[in-house]
Amino acid sequence: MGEPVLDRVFRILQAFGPSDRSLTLTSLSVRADLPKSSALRIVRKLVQWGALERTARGEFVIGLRLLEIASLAPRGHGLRATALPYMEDLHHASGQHVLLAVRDELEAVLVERLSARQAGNVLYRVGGRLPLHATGVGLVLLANASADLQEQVLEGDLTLTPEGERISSLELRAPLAEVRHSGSAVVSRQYPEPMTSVAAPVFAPDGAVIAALSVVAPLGFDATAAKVGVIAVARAVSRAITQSTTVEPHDGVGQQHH
Amino acid sequence: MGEPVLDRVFRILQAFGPSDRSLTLTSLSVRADLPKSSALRIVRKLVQWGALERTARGEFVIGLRLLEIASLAPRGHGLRATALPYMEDLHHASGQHVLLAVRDELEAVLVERLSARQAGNVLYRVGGRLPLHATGVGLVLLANASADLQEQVLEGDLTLTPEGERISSLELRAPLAEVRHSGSAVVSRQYPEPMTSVAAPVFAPDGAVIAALSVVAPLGFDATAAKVGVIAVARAVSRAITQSTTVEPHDGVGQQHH
DNA sequence: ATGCTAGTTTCATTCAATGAAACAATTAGT
DNA sequence: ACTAATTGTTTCATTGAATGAAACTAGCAT
Repeated sequence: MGEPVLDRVFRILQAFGPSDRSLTLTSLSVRADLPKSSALRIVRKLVQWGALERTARGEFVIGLRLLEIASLAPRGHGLRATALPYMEDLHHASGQHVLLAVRDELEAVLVERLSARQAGNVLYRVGGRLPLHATGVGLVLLANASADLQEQVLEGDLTLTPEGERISSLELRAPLAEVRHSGSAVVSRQYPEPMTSVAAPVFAPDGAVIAALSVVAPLGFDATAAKVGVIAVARAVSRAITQSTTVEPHDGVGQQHH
Repeated sequence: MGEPVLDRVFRILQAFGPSDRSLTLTSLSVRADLPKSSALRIVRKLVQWGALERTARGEFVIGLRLLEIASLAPRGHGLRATALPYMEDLHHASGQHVLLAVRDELEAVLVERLSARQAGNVLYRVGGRLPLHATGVGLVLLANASADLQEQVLEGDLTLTPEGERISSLELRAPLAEVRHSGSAVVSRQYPEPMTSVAAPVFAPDGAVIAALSVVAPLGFDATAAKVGVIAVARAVSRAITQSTTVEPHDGVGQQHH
C-alpha cells in the first residue's frame, strides 16, 4: 500500500543472484516482499519487455533484453570492447587469469575476465562485485579514488573473506600510498587459494583512473616480472580509449543505493 | 495520461543505443515521448537504483547495476561463461573472429565475440541483434527453430543489409534444409566486407539447439577445413554445458515485444 | 540587459496500481 | 482414489502514486 512501483520492480530484479538464476513466482513474491498478485502483475510486464523470461517449468530468469541494454553501459561493455584485445595479449603472454574492473560506489565491479584454462576457476564472476580493500584491482581503484571515498572504505568493514581476518585501516594506508606512486598493486592471498594478483590502472584522457587491469596467478608466479607487462598493457588500453572516444565519465560521489 | 509506468521506463531505456550511449534529459523525454517532469521523475529513480548513471556533464548513461543483473541471464553470460574457453581455442587456432549467438524471437542476439586483431572490426556488437536469414549463426538458429517460427521469418523481410538485395523465401529453404542435416552453415557475403562465416549449433542436454557458434573470416578463407573445427568445438561447448548444469530453457513461441 | 534552452520544483487531479479473496491447476500425502 | 497443500491466475472496488501544466532557476549566447 503506497509504494513506488519502480522500487518493487528493482526488488524483484534484485532477488536474482549467482546461485538463484531462476526463481518461481512465489519465491519472488517472498524475496521482494510483495503480494503474489502484485508480483505477478509486475513480472508479466517485465516478461513482456524481455527483461525477464519464463522457462519451460514456469520459472523466471533474467532475460536477454536486459543484456542487450546493459551492453550499452559505457563503463561496462563499452570499456570492455576496447580493452578485450589487449587483455587477450596479456592472457596469452602470461597464461594466467586476466581481470578488468571498475569502481562502483564502495566496491569494484568485474567487467571482464579471461580465465586460465588449468587454474582453479573459482574466481570472481563477470558482473560480480569485489571488495576494494582485498584485491589487486580493488587496491588500484581505491588508491586512485577521492580522499573522502578512501576514508569511507577505510572506516568500513575491512574483513578479508573468506579468511575472516580483519585488517586495520592503518595497515592499508601504506600499501595504498605505495600503489599510488608505483602505479601498480601486488596482492598475495592464501585464501581461497594461494594467489598473487598484479594490477595497474587504466586512465581516461583527462588522467582520471577509470578501471583497473590485473593478472591473477598462483602463488610463486614472478609478480615483479609481470608488473611491467601489466602496466604496459594497461597503458595501451588507456591509449586505445582516448582514440576510440569511448568516454567513461561518472558521478563524483554517488547517491545512496538500497 | 493513464499509462503503465513500466512501459515508460522501458521506453526510456530503449532510447539508448549503440550510437546514443549518453543522452540528455530532454532528448530522453522526446525519444520516450514523455513530459520532461515525468521523464525526470522516472530517470531519478533509475539513477537511484544504479540502472542509469549521470555523467559529469549531466547526461544519462546506462549504469553498471544493469550489467550486474544482466550478467545473471542464463542464456547470456551464463552460457558465455562456459563457452568462452572453447571459443578462445577456436580463436587462436583460426586467428579469426569467433561469435556466439542465441535466438530471441525473430532475431539472433550476439552473446560473445572474440575479434581477430588484424581484421576489420566493423562486426556485430556484443548484445546487438543479427538477422536470422543472413548470417551463419542466424541460419543455424533458424534451421533448428520450430516450423512455424521458420515460417514467420520466411514470410518476413528477407532483405540483405546493407546490400539492399532481397532474397526470396524459396532461395532460403534449400540452404536451411542443408544446414539442418549437415549440422553446419556456411555463408558468404560481399558486404559490408567480403567475408565467409562458418557456423555450428550448440545443443542443450535434451538435444535442443540453444546457441550457435561461428568463425567469421575474410573471403578466401578455407571454409571447408574450418567446418570440422567449428562443429567439434560447438560439440565441446554442448558437453561442457551438460556438465555444468547451466540449464538454458526458454519459451516455446514467445510473446509480442513492442 | 535579453532571450533562449535545459533542468528542476510544485501541487491539485486522476487513473494505474493495488491486494484480498475466490478460483484453477498441480503436486504431495495418506 | 481422495484429500490437503501449494502454486499460479483472475477479478474488482478502493486509493494513493503518478501525473503534467505551469512556474521557477540556472547557464549560455546574443
